[in-house]
Amino acid sequence: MTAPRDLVATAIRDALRRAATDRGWTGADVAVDVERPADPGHGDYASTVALKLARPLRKSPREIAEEIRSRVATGDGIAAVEVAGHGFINVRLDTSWLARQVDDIVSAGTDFGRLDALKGQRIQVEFVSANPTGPLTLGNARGGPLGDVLSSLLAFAGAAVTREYYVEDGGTQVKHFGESIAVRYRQLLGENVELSPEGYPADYVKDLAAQIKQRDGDRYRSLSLEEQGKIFAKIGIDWVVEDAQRVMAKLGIRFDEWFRQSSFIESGYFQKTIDDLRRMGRLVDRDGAVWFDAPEMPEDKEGWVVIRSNGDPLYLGTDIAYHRLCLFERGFDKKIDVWGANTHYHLVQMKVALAAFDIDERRWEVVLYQYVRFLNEGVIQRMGKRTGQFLLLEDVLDAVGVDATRFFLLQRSADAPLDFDLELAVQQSNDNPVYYVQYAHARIASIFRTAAERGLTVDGADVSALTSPAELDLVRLCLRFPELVAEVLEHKGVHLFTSYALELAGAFHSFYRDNRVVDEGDVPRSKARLRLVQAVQVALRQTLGLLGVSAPEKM
RNA sequence: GGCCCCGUAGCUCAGUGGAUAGAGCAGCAGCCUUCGAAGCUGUUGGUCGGGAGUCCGAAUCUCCCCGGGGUCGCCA
Repeated sequence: MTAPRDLVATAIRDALRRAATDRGWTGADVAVDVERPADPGHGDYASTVALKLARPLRKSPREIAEEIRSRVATGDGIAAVEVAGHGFINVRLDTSWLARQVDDIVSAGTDFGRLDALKGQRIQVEFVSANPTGPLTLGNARGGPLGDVLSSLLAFAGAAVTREYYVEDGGTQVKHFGESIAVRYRQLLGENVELSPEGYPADYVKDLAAQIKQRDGDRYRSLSLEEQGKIFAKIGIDWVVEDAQRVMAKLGIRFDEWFRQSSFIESGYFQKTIDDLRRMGRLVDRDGAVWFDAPEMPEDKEGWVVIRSNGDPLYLGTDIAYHRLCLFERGFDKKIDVWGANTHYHLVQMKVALAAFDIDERRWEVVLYQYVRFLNEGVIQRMGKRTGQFLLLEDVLDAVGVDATRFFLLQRSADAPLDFDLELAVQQSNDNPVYYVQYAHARIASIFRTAAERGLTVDGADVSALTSPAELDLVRLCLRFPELVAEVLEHKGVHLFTSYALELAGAFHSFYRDNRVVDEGDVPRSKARLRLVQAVQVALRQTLGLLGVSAPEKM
């Protein structure tokens, strides 16, 4: 089906081209976009192209608009074109054409809004990727729905998407984690040892130590702390990853790949990347460490460490190798990372480093989201596994449910920080806007149940009976879904789907109040309206589907 | 101090170049013998942090300032 916006844009584009030829305009070769006017009195779509052409053509916008307007072909969906204001070209759609879209929406079904813009592209979306040193917190979780919905959207646009969780099972934090378990283990064996300042104080570390002691007893007693740490870190990471898989599934997210850092350390790919960088003259040795030389960043004249003086690879070093691996060896056309905003400087470093490998910058994108903070006894706090201050994702899921959690995390723009008050969330979970949307969907399902009880079906519906402003406005709103898909694909603001879902649900609830759908006294109208609400249900289902929120038949 | 994000109604936030700036919550006044009241209708509420600039047009872009958060480590 042709999207109305494209239909209108094409018609105006053609009219402009004809006007330019007829009048001998030069410099009129500009992009023609149409938008939805805020005021419905201004029609269904409006173009500001005449305003933009006023200066290059040295003519009044109204004059240009008039030349274009008189050449726009009406019929085929377009009912009327008029010039308004300073030179807006307002277009009104043909209402019978609009009504016919209802049939197209319903028959499109799960394909409604689908695109093939990204067909043939292999895209990896990497998200969450929390340090594997503890259970997932609500802070880690924010990237979950963001990355998941972005992945769904890209797939909806035709891409072959891989959802990837990067498990950083090496490095300093993992070492601290393992040794923290070892300290707790030793304490259980009666030794008088204390956690180091870098250690992890949280209870799950004690639980892990207890599990190890219960299973293996004191067989690690004679090992050094470092040796114990190595063994326990492995056990700990396996436990954390398994737990993360379980909780992510609970959040409705299924990753295609849990990709371990150790895999490319062991394969030698990390070393190969270091060797190549050295050959390219991008590395210098200083103080026993290996530094990436970044003359592009004069304020960081020392460069950045990629291998520590103790020989351990550092975050930046492994991440360079990891990204190179994804973009050059693993066959992804594009990698999109969903990262917390605290990594923004890492992003700057990575851009410089990957440029050294001539990676086309369009092949790598980062979506940064602001941090989640939480309210603890009325005080706002940052979450951190190392501080032992956090709110577990699983606790939130158990308290407020998966749909409400997802919707809550998706409602705000990634650029906006998010404060979370668990007590308030539990108390208000019934007020969560997600139920408003789901209720609209369930209500429509209920209408169909009622219709069936009264012997009415949608079969043979003639949508030309849909002529009232209320009915047509509902169609217009449904038709906005495909436009929104295209917009979000361009700007990545997946939170806009929640706004749209709320708006569509609200429009339906109002319609429902004022317009009886099932009316045995007027079967043709009932059938047409059943078809209409079916289209609304399709649009709602498509939106909720992208958001990963269920669309219940009953609540 | 450098860099990133934010500042919009009492509160939480949408809107990022178009015409008269929106929603939810909170407040106030109403609506269930009629397809689900987890709903609906009406109403109160704004120097879009401040200033300058660009533009036919700025909440939106640029610059300066103010306020809040983040980050600048041989942590990730």
